[in-house]
Amino acid sequence: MKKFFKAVDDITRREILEMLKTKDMTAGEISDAFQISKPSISYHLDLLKQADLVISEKKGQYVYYSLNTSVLEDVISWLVSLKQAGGK
Amino acid sequence: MKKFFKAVDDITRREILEMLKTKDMTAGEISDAFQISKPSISYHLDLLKQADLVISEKKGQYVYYSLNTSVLEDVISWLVSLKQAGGK
DNA sequence: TAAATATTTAGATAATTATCTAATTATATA
DNA sequence: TATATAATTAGATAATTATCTAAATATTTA
Repeated sequence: MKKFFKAVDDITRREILEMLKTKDMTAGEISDAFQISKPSISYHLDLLKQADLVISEKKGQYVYYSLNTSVLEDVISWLVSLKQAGGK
Repeated sequence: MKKFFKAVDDITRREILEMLKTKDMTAGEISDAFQISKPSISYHLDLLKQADLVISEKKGQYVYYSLNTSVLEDVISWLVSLKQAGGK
């Protein structure tokens, strides 16, 4: 979960996740939504990938990014367990 | 949620939260569980407090820290909404 | 095949963060 | 009241991070 927490501790990366909620997008489309440079977005996408929060698939010259939600189970469980501890 | 994500993006702070799951503890007791200095723990406790994840209460010369789980609602909701988007 | 487009990699840098020691503040006790 | 204990604040520093520009790689198209 280490990498998950790092990945979501950044507003740009959280916004990328939000965008991917609606549809899969190419690196370029994602980049267009931000003011920061393409290499910076590439860097953010890499961190999201390392955290298994996104999957990338190359189609021709484009790279499509999509949400991977399987990691969320563990994190949600951890948070719920914290919450329940509070209500003891 | 900004401060929440920052707060939990650190192993020491996540461990502090884990410890507080079982019982309320003084700053000193928390500090004793780690190898790092008391001022560093104080710094981590402050970040947890800023994120509203802990509450502190002074009793005599001791400061007791306890878990505050109310913030978790929003975070869990956000994660669940991400998860559901994935299943579309 | 040459040029254009999409993306990532490399290398540099400013800002942020986690840590330390020393000093300070607040409380309790001899 | 002086000393000990608990905790935080101040100031410094090394490590990490997010960003940039320039260059490289891969693919498509003229």
